[in-house]
Amino acid sequence: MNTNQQFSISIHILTLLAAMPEQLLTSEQIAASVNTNPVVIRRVMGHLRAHGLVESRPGASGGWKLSRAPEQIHLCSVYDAFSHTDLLGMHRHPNTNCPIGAKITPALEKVFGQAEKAMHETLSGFTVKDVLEEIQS
Amino acid sequence: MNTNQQFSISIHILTLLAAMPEQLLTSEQIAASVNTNPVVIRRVMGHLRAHGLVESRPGASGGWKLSRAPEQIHLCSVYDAFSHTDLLGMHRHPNTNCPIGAKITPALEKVFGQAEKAMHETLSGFTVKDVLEEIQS
DNA sequence: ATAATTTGTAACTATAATGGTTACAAATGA
DNA sequence: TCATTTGTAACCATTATAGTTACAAATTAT
Repeated sequence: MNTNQQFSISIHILTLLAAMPEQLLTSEQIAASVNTNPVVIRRVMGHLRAHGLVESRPGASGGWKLSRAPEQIHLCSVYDAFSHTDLLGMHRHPNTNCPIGAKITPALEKVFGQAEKAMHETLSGFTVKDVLEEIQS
Repeated sequence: MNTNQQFSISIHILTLLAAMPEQLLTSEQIAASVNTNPVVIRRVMGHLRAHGLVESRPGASGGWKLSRAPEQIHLCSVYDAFSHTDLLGMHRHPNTNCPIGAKITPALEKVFGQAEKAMHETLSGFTVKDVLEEIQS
C-alpha cells in the first residue's frame, strides 16, 4: 500500500500541459512546477508517451504537449501507464501442503481483482479536463 | 503501487482461523501455512487484534482465534487495520508559486478519495466466510 | 555549418519500507 | 517449577523509488 508518486505526478503534469495548450513545455519547466528533477519528469513522460498520452520533440525549442484533448484523457488511462505491479500486494509462497495455503491465492486474486476494477471504473469517470476545471474553479 | 503483503497475509490467517474454529492456533502453526516467520505473523496479528478481529492468549497452550464469527468479518475491516498509508501515493512538494502546483493536491485528494472509497465498498461486500467457502468449493 | 538547446537514457547514490531473523521478557498453563 | 507462547525490541538484507550526474542524439536557430 505504498506509494509511488508517478501516478500523482502524471496527473499534475497532464493538467499543467492542459493549462498551457499553445506551447511546448520543457522537462525543466515541468520539473519546476512539480518541484523535482527534470530526469524524473522525463522518466514519467516516457511511460505517458508509450501509452499515447503525450508527444515530445527533442532539440532546441523542443518540449512536451498533450497528444489529445484533455477531455479525452481519462485518469484510468493514466493509471494504466503505471500499473505494472498490482495495487494490493499478494504474499508469495503460501504452503501448498496446507488446504488453505493451497487455494488462498486464486481466492485472493478474485477479490483483489474486483476491488481494483471498482477503483479503475471510478478513475474512468474523471478526465484531465475535470481536474483542470476543479483547479480553476 | 506496491505491495505490502500484510493485507493479503491477514486474509489468509483469518481464513485459516475460520477453518479451525475449535482450537487456538499458535503463531508457529500459522507461520507454517503462510510460509514465513512466526514474528511476522505476530506483527500482523497485533494490528488485527487492535481492530478487534482476533484474540490471543499467551503462555502454554495459548494461541489465536477469531473474536467474531467469520461471516461478521468484512474484508474492509481487515483493510482498515493496515490503511495507515494511502493506497495511491501523492507527490509531496508541488511548487505553490505555480497556479497548478498550488492547487493540485486537494484536487488529487478528491479523486483519490473517491477511488479508494469505491475499492473499500467492494471489499465490504466480502467476508472471511465468503473466502473460506470459495476455497472449500 | 555551427552552436545552443532539449530529449533520451544509462548509471549511480541515498533513502525508506518491508520482510525476515534473533533474542528475550512476561504471561500462562501443566 | 518448568515448558510454552505471546509481545516486542533490535537488527539485517532486500527492494523500490526519487533524485542526481553525465553524456549521446536529435533538432532548431543563427
